[in-house]
Amino acid sequence: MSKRDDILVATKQLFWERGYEATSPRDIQEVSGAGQGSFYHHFRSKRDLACEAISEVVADRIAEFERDMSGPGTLRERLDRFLVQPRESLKGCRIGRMVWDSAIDDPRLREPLARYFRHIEDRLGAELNAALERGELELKVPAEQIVLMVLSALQGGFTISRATQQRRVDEVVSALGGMLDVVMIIC
Amino acid sequence: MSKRDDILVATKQLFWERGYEATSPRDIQEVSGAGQGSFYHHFRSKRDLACEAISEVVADRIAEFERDMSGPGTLRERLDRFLVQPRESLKGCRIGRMVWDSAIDDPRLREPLARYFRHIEDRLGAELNAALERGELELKVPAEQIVLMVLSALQGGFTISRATQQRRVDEVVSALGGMLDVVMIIC
DNA sequence: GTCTATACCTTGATAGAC
DNA sequence: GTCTATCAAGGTATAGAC
Repeated sequence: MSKRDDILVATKQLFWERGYEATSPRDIQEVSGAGQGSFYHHFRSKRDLACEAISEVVADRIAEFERDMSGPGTLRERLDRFLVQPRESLKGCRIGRMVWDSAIDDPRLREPLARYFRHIEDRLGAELNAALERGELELKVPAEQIVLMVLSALQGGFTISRATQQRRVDEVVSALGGMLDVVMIIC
Repeated sequence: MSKRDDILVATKQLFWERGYEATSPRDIQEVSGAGQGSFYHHFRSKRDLACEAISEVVADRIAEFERDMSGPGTLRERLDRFLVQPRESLKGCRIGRMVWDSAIDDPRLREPLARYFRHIEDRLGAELNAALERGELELKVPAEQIVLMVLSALQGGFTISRATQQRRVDEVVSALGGMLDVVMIIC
């Protein structure tokens, strides 16, 4: 693996742990084992590196979501594969983690995050509507509202977990499951 | 109003807009109109000032919640007063806004935030259980799950709003309302 | 209590040798 | 491609006059 990759790996790790602002080029150099020279040879600036690192994380997370959703099983089973998974909830969602970083004002850094949320929302919404049309399920609330609740509850769960230093995301997923049992009836 | 108050007001405003890390003592001095001297005369350090400012914001928000919840009306109506209000959703929740700031590792800054979430959760849970016992409503999922969904969906709504730069919190509140209509039946 | 001047450290980035 | 040395700017805090 090249130094360039080492730098990207270290950046993604540190961004997950501390976010953009709290991660300095020197931190990245220490964790990756690369020096100043390598750092600025491969990346014009910290911002440029961040841009690439964030895009990679988003691509990874979208791929993982697609893997969960495109496997076998009913829609509910596939959704549960995405929802019920071991999460390091105190570190936060790798994507949502960075939303409140002030550097996110830069559209280059913000756009990948927006793309992530749009993707999950669009994709899950389409799955729900397709299942509805196939007569596989019945909904007591609009599909778009269900999708938005899933996304926002998950993200909020991470926020509450970090604030209280307790793994509340698992409870949020349970609560979400309980709600879905009521508003989403499998035919 | 004393310089001390001016500094606190400016700090609360800047923390809402930018969070702790991205706000420097100099920023606070400029916005408040106080100089270095006043700043370090009234507060030992930025951290100490933050501690006081955050505690004040939390106290304000808890008081506002209590005002909404202790007024007239059914439980649902009182909850809706808290949920359905004009929100500057792109700036974020004044409390949740700061959760991902790296300085929040310091328990002195984190504890007030945790207290806020615990308060809303305990208080809303108690209201639901009391109404249940009085036979005023019937729930299709446990009260604790409803409370956790309300809190987490709201917080997540702010995160998604900021990431996409769209006021999605209002939609989240609608979705939350739709869910509550299904799982929480007023007798 | 408030001001100005100053000190010290970290950050983000460049220069130039190898 | 990688290293070390260096730099300007800004963040946080102290000193001392008024």
